[in-house]
Formats: sequence, C-alpha cells, structure tokens
Amino acid sequence: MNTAKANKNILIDMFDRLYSFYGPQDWWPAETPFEVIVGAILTQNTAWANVEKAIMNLKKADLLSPRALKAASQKTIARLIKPAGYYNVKSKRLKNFVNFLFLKYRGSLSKLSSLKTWELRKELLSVNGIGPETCDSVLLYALEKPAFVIDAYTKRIFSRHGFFEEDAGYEEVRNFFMEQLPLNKDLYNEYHALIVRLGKEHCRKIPKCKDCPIIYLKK
DNA sequence: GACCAGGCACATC
DNA sequence: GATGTGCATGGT
Repeated sequence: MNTAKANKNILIDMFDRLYSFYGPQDWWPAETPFEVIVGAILTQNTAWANVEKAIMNLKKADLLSPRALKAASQKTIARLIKPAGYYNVKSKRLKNFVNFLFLKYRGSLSKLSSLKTWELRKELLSVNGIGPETCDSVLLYALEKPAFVIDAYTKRIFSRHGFFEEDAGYEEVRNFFMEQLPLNKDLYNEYHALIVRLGKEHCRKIPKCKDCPIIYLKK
C-alpha cells in the first residue's frame, strides 16, 4: 500500500477512535455565525474560558452584531473584552474585521459567504489580525466551508505520531490533512473539535502522549 | 511565582 | 525565509 493511502486510512481510523471515545462535540459553541468570528479572534493564544467571559460582556452590551460592533468605539470594545487578554490588539482586530465587512460586503456575512472558498480565504487573510488559523476557523465554523483548521494541538499530537515535525508550517500541515481526507465540512468540523478536546484533556504537559486514546503509530 | 492557553503582526537579520 | 518579540488575562 502506498503512503498516501496508508495515511488516509490512519487519519480516518484516528477520527473513528476519537469519535467513539468522546462522541460528537457540537462545535462551534456560539449562537450565531458572527459570534463564531468574534470568538475566533478572541481565542487567539488564549484559553477558551477567558474568551467566554469576554463574549458574555459583549452580549450583555448588545454588541454581538456587525452593525453594533462597527458603531462601538475601540476603547469600549477593549474594556469589555479585557478578560480575554491582549485587549488592545484584539479590539483593533475586531474593528478591522467589521470595517472590512462593511467596506466590501455591506456588513453582510451572507454576501461574503457567497464567494468561492479559495477567494474567501484570500479575502479573510487580507484582514490585519486574521491569520491562517483564525481564517480557517471562520471558514469552517461560521461560513460552513470545508477548510481544515490547524492549531497548536493538531501539530503537537500528530507530530508526536510521526506525521511531520512539530515546527512544520501551517500550510504544510493543512495540506497534509486535506490531501488525505475527503473534502467534507462536517468531517473537518468534528475532527478539529475532537483534536482540541483530546489536546485539552490528554496532551497538556504530557511529553510523550503515552496514554493517548487514539495512539496509532508508536514512535 | 512560573508556565500555559483553540495566534498574529512586525522588526530584524 | 527564518527567527525573535510584544501583546495580557486567568487558571494550574
């Protein structure tokens, strides 16, 4: 069997193990697509528990819509999202996104979403503050496009299983998954969510992942 | 009190 | 192209 085929079987098998072990994760935890996008920016290098507090503050202030967030001052946003950390940087990034949305798509996520996926990706990446992971999170969880999300957990877990180096580049790792797996947003949705679940519960501070419930290759 | 968390942009070489 | 640094809160 060639390597590509073997990897495909392994990745599917790992998904099956994770799904059997944890069950459906029901991602992304948000009420609206716009809330997904706000959460994706706020969770950059930040624990989700902190993001939840910031989202709650925005929700109470009724700022979880493109129009309301565009009308709010950066200072106001910064104050509300303080629990999520990097509040000066992130308030600017939120403003960058809504300004982009209104400037080019009349503030409409539907209009934005009507682009082809590759065009969407290019557009989102052009916004200052939206890097590859945030971009793919928005594509997959807010706009329901098939884009596999790579995060620190994904690199840590799968490099330990010997698929690539831990410091491999984002696009390299993303291509690895997307070339081996069928182009399916529901699969990508569940897979990434399961990886994060596994990372949070098993791979934090465990050097070799010895009790990993999905371990497939012994390295 | 160190270390980490669902990154990213920017400066510098 | 690769490497280093600032950004900041709250939990372990």
